[in-house]
Amino acid sequence: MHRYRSHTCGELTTADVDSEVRLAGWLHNRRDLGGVLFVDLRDNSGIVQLVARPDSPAYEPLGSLPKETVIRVDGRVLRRDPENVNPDLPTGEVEVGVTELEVLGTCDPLPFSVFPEEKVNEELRLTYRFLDLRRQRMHENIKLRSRVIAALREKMTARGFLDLQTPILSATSPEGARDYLVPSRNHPGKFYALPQAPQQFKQLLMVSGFDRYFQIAPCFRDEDSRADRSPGEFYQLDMEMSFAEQEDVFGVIEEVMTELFTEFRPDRRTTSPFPRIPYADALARYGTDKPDLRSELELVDVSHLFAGSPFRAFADKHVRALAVHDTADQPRSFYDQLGAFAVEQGAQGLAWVKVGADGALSGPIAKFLDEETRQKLLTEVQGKPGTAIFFGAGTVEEVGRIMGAVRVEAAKRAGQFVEDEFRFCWIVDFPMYERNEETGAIEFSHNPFSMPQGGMEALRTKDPLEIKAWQYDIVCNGIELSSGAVRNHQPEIMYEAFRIVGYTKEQVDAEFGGLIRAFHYGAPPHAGIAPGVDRIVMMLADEPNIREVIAFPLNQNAQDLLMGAPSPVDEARLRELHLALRLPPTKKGSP
RNA sequence: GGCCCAGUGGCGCAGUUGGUUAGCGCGUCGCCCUGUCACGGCGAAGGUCGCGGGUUCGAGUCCCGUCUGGGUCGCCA
Repeated sequence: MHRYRSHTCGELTTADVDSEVRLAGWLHNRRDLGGVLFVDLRDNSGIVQLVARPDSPAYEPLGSLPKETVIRVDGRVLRRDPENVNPDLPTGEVEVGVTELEVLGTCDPLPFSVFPEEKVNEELRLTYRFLDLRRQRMHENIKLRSRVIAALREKMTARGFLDLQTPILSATSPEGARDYLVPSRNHPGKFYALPQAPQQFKQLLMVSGFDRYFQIAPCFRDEDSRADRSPGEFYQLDMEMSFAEQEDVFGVIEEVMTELFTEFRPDRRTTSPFPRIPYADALARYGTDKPDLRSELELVDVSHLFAGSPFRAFADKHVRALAVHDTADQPRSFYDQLGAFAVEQGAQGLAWVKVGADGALSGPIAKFLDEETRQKLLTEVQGKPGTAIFFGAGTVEEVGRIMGAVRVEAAKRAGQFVEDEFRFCWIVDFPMYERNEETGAIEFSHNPFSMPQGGMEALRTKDPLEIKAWQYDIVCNGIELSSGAVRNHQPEIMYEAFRIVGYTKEQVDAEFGGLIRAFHYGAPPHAGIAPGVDRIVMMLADEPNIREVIAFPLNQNAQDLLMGAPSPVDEARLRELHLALRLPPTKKGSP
């Protein structure tokens, strides 16, 4: 017999009754009835009930070992009497009568319970992540992640994409997020950078003729965290295809994502085909470039109605209206709570009117609206009896952000939010450039390697801020799942695109020398995208936080509480790397 | 860097207007229990209320500062 086990815990069935088995696993739970002792034994495959009576040599030790001790047991598989079957357990029709016990791994008192899974402070969970990952919910999340990644690899390979690796130690790039830097021992004063994405490498692979590439690629960005944004590192299904336009990328990815979400969540409807929403429309109708389409409410720009209004809070401001129909039976608290929500988002307040059964407007700001304005307003927001109309006023950006959040919250509070669907969309036609509000300078709004719509002619003749890029995002339920583009593979157009943001030809050659050089030697047109794997798993697992689908995530301050990273290093190693520390003044009260 | 929330036995939480001995559930320990599966019953131990300062006759509670964690704005081509 095998040293540790003949079977896994979860695989025993009535077919195994009367066989002698050897099992190994964790002591999950114990029920000592005094005279008969039940123990749940757990391994990666599941749970099986062990039973011991005083005549078994295992009875005494099994009754006193702490939970989460790792044990090996020998015993006979017994069929449970019908009234003792546990229908909630796959192995519930059998149990194992234990004849021998061996402790393989002792267990100290636990900092928190593995079972039952009570709520635990996240700092403690991360410090003892190995225990946290034993808990069923986390264990299933990580197993799901494995299956999702396997499915993605299979789907991409089936479509002719090659799974290729790209470097982790690479060069820093001037655009984008902050890089993680790695000092070079051999080259004093120089640094590698961890890739923010394999962007340039995958384009180089296209130039090398690999035609279709994908990779479950680690990406490193030194930026602050959010619930859906892991600090430090995350994974993308990075892909790129040659001789391809936007439609070709959409064709592949829409299929892959629809199949994936349908396979892993057959209980939820996944919308397909994905609607396509131009970036400018998304901002106008939803206040954001990542709209949550589970709320079907839309914003309407009504600034012109208040252009010369005596209502000073609205006059000559950007004003956006949100009409919520069928709110006749909403209590006053509906308006007050939504107002409180808007204030939490940074609004001064949330003005509103409602349309009564007789079509008359009432509410705090009704008195500021003359008859003509009222009629225009109702027409523009399609108001009818029972419609509540909320208003936000201020700058375009501020109103968009706040009313965009109110749009989703209002649907939830009005019972008009569809919880159980995956509503995807493409956001298309992103602007190529934008103006930096602080410096006034023209900058790339997204990826500097994107092809401008209209090509060279657009770059030479149009106002840069009017030029759109072949740049697109996938958004699902308000979460940005991917970003991609048709790439600019022509050096002359590349130089021109960079010239507009103030780069000389020499600077482009210096900063992006590898890629530019490649483009001088026969580059195929190509396009790609990179869906975020962690976010996909997070949605499939129905988790509100990305750390719940990452085995060993960093915390909000980008620390690993289990391994103790980042950590100081001693002087000798600093010297070897030609580094001297320049520390900020010590904060008062810190060690 | 800004703002919001939280920090009370090992874990999760309660603690009123500032007032006697800081409660509850889980866990732990002891005893009992022969069909449980979140087993059950009886009993016990376990707390400088994150830290520092202040107000007060009196602070878990109020004020100031600070640390830690989470959320969010900025940031994330």
